[in-house]
Amino acid sequence: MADDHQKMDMDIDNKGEVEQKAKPVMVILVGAPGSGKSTFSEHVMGSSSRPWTRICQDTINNGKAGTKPQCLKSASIALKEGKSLFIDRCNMDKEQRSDFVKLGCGAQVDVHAVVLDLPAQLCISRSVKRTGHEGNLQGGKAAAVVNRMLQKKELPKLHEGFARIVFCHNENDVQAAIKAYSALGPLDTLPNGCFGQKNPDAKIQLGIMKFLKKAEVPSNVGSSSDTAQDSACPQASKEIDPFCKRTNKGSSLLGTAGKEVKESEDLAKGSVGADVFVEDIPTLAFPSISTADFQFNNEKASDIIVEKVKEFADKLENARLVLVDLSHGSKILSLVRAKAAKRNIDSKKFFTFVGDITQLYSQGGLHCNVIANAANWRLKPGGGGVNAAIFSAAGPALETATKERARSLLPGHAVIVPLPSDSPLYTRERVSHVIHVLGPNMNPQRPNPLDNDYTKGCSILREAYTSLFSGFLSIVRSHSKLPWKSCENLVSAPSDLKDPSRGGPKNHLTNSDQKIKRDDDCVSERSKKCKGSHNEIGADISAPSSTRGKVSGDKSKLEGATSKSWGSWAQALYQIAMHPEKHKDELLEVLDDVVVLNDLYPKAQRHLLVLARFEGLDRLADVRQENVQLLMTMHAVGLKWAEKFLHEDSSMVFRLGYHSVPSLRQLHLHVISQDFNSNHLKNKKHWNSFNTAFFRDSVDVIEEIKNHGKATIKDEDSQLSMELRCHRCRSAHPNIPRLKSHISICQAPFPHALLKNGRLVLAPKYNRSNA
DNA sequence: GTTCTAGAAC
DNA sequence: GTTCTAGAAC
Repeated sequence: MADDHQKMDMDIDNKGEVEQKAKPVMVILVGAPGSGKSTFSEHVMGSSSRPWTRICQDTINNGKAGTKPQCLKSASIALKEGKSLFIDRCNMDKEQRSDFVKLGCGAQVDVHAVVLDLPAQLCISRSVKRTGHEGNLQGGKAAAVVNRMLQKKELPKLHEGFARIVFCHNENDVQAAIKAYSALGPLDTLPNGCFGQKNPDAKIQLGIMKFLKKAEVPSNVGSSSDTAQDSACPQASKEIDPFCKRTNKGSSLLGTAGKEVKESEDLAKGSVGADVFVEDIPTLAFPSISTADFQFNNEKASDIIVEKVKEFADKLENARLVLVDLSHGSKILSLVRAKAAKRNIDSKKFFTFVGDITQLYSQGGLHCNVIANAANWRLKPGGGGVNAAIFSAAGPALETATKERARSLLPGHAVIVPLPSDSPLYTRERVSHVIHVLGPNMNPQRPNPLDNDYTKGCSILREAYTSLFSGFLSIVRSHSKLPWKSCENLVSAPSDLKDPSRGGPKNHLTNSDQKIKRDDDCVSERSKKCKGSHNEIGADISAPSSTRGKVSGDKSKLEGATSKSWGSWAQALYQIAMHPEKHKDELLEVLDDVVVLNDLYPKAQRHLLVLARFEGLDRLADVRQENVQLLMTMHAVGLKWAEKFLHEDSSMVFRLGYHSVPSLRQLHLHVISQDFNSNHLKNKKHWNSFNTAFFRDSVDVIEEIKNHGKATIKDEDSQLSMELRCHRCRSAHPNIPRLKSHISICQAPFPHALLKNGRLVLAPKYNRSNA
């Protein structure tokens, strides 16, 4: 497997034969004496299948040290011969590198930098050994040389003209880079960008993805440029430049004060503090959803992947998506590759990669700050495939963090989990977030199979990718404009957003923006808050409105105008459903799928709520056919409690049902006694929400979902403002007090419609006498 | 969802 | 003057 990782599958978008031609690469090694530059090139050259030339200034003059012009001349000759090059000299500052970069750019080759940023002590001790055991004096000289070099150190940046920069800070990094370059066949290319840049505080580093001033970066780099994008001076690199740098603080044993001022000035252009470190390109690595264990058809899945990638490509700005599979022979990978090429998807925004999704950075040299997990509905480790691998690689930290976010997931939905800093995936692979996504299941051996219904399957798979990509975008966006200090809050705080439609201008950070970002952490919930859209059940509901593009742009505008978010006061039930353990005192019963509690403001003598414990099921409009089992469970549990109360008082009558448009988030079934004898029942809305068609009987909802896939939802404005009528004799009353005094004495039998189909729940003897 | 309260309805 | 509603704020 390790070998597989090394083969970079940048086989994106083949634009004809030009790309098939062997393309040399110039690797400018950057490092102090003793950092291992020569060893690096020797190792690669020893096992590479492409022709390499090493230009070493120490030996270029007939085995003796030569000059920079000599190196440039040799390099030029080698490039003309189609050789790939190692520029083996210290190249510690920009000026030293620039002529070589220029040479490479002129020759239309990819110019890479490999930075051997190893500890000064190590470089010094190697230098001393190399100069031949000449004692303290020589040792002292070597130390002085290394120290001087390190003082001059100016780390390379993409805007110098590098297509790719890899930083190595320890022997593992060096070995990984050697492997990557060794495996680079004549026709292969390595991903562009900055890799392995170090932060003095790892905890901070991985959480930050700074891509400031994104507004200035054209969202589609390729659209207006010529065809020279793959030259050694990629346009994208120039754009990324201001965001791919670091200060020198803490990067060597020696003070670099002068340097730091310069870097700070650079950083100031991006209006960010001088000690903020900047990561490379935000990247989402994702496995193909549902095609493995869930046996989703590869052809159909690849169509959907490409369709969704295409849809999101325009919104990605400087971020990118990578479809990952473990095997070179992957059917889905080759299908997607071919289809992506056909549809001219920008290879900078999307490509495929062969490797282990849990070791992309350490083994493949590909830094993906976000990885997607093909999760199971319980969000539990184990099973097999990607899910087992990711949970295993991430350690228990992921399981804990996931539990805090959600207990379960519905097909088509996704949930973002910020990875705790003690997870190996965070420290080793530099993954800051895992997005769990659940796709449709076509495998009859797994829970809730779709029985080969590909109409539904495709629709759910589309939703799954929409949820996934929207989630990734929300991470990128939330991390792109905020100081890193806010990021921790951003990813860990529970949803507490106000009205998304009040968000500030797109590129202007405001408080309300932050709240929206925060909410995006739970992708699957977002659009459920649009009260204006509750009849559109199967629609693309997961995309954050801010990221909806042309495909659904009109709809989003419509929704944007009428959408209403869940206020912070509306989150109580959601919090209980997600964290029942924190609300033990309030709960009557906790089961796997539901919890039961008393309504805090009961509108009758008995008034319970049966809460669904599913992420993404905010209200009745979210319920679909695959939730029938859940609805039946909720009904059964509600019924059990009603019967318990009937046992205590056989004169009671219960009704079980849902509000068409609930005020509180999280699907909840009301179990309410029909006396409506409560001081909390105070106004017309209270009454009508339980005594008009706004109240949807549980039995009817279940039938509708079974038969039509969705429940009827009655308009709240018309229903809740209806005249006040007695639920038994249907007499009208002018106001709530008068109505209440009437219902306290009305003994009329219940309307026939309510007595049918078990809508009312009565004690056996009452049932008989009224039937 | 509730609370608060201005002002309409009585 | 008191009761009740309905909209805003939370």
